[in-house]
Amino acid sequence: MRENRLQVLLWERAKQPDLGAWSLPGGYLEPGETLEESIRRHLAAKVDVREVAHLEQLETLSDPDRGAREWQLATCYLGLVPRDLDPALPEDTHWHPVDELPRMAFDHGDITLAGRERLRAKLSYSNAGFALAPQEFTLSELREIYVAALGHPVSATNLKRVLLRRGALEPTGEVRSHGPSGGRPAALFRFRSRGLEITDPFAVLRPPR
Amino acid sequence: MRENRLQVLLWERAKQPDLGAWSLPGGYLEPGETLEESIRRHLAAKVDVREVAHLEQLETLSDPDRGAREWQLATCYLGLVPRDLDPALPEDTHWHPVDELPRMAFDHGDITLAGRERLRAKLSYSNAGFALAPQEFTLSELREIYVAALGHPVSATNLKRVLLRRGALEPTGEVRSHGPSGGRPAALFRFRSRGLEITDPFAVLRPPR
DNA sequence: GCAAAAGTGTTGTGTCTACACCCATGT
DNA sequence: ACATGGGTGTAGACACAACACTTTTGC
Repeated sequence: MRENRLQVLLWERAKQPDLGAWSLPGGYLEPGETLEESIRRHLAAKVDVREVAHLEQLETLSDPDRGAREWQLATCYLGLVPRDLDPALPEDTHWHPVDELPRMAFDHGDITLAGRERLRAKLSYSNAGFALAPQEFTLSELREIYVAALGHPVSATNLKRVLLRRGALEPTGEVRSHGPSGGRPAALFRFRSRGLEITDPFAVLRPPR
Repeated sequence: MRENRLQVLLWERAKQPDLGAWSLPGGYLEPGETLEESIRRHLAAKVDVREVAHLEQLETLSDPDRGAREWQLATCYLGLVPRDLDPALPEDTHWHPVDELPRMAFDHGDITLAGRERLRAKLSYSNAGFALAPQEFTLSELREIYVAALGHPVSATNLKRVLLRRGALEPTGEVRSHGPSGGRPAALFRFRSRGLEITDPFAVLRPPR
C-alpha cells in the first residue's frame, strides 16, 4: 500500500532483452540455498527490503518460451510489505500501482496479476490484512487498504464486524482524534496475530455438527 | 478412488537411500521441457498412467535436507485419476490408502498429505469431483467418493442440492436399478464440465450487489 | 447549532445443514 | 405387505450486506 493504492516494487531493466521494461525483483538461486532464503537475500541486496511481513510461494513457471533468452525456471513469490515501512530504494526501482502497470519484462505482468489474485483470495478467508496494514490503525484506514487491494467497495461497518467475529482484530483501547474539521475520534485496532492464519475455513461442505 | 477409499499410486524404491520405502512417481526434468509435460511423461512411462483427469501444481520444495542424498529441487503436482480407470501397473507400484501410508521415502509423506488438503479444499468450492468420479454415477456413488476424499460424513441429499445449484452436475435422464434386494432405481448424473471450474467464489467479503 | 466522521441496531438475503417425510422397486 | 434404498419439502442456523440511526468531536 502506497498512496492509498496497491503497488508493486519494480526494477527497470538496464540491458537486453527487454531493455527499459520493468521486472519483478529477484535473481538466481545459489547452491544449497532455500528458495525462500534466496528471495529474501535478493530483496535485501537489490532493493533493500528487509521487512517482508508475509512471503508465500505462488507457482513455478517452466515454459521454454516464457520470455527470457534461454530456457529458465522461475519460482514466484508473493511478498507483502506493511504500509508504514518505507525501504530505501535504489535509483532504478520504483513502486507502481498494480492496476496501472508499465511495460513489463517477460511474463512479469501476468505474475503480478496472479499475485494480486492470491492476495484477494487470502484477504477473504484469512488475517492476511496484517501484512498490509501498519501496527495500529483506525477502521477507516483498514477499510482503505481493503478497498485498494480488493478493488471493490468495502463497508467499514461490516469489515469491523467480520474481522472481530473471526477474532482477527482487537481494539488497542486508544483513540486517535482526527483533522481540524472535526469528527468523532476513531478507536485504534491491531491484528491479533502477525502470522498468516486461516480465520474462516470454507463455509461450504463443512463437517456436520 | 479405489475400493471406496482415497488412494495414492506409490512406487517401491529398489535402491539406497531409503531402499524399500515408497515414493511418489516422478523423475527428472529434461531440457526444454515444461514441468507439466515432464510429469505426464514420467507417469506414462513409469506407471502407465495416461488418463489424468486433472493435474495441478502444488509447491516447489527446495530445502537442502529434504531427504535426497544431494540437494535437489522438487516441484510437486496433484494428479487425479477417475475411479473407473484402471491403468496397468508394473510390479513395483501399488495403490495405497492415503490414511494408511506405508513407510515413505524422503518427504513424500508430507507431500501426499498436502495433496490431500488441496483436494479437500477444491472439492469444497469447485467441480473437482469430476476428476475422481466415473463418467456417470448415482448420487450415492458420488457421496461415497466425497466421504472418502473429505474424511467426514456427507449427506447425499444436500450434496445433490449444492452441486445442482452451482450448476456442476446435470442429470443424464437415465436410471440404474439396484441389487436384488430392491430399492428405488437411482437417477444417473454427470459433471457438466470435465475441466476445473470454480463454482463458488468465496462467500465472504464479496463485492456489493 | 451544524457539519464531519465514527460507530451501533436492525433487517434482509443467500447458502448451507438437519430431519421428517414421501416414492419406487424387489421379494 | 414390507424391507430397501432413492428422493423431496421444510425448517433452522449462520454469516454476511445494506441502511437507517446514534454518538462524539471541531468550529
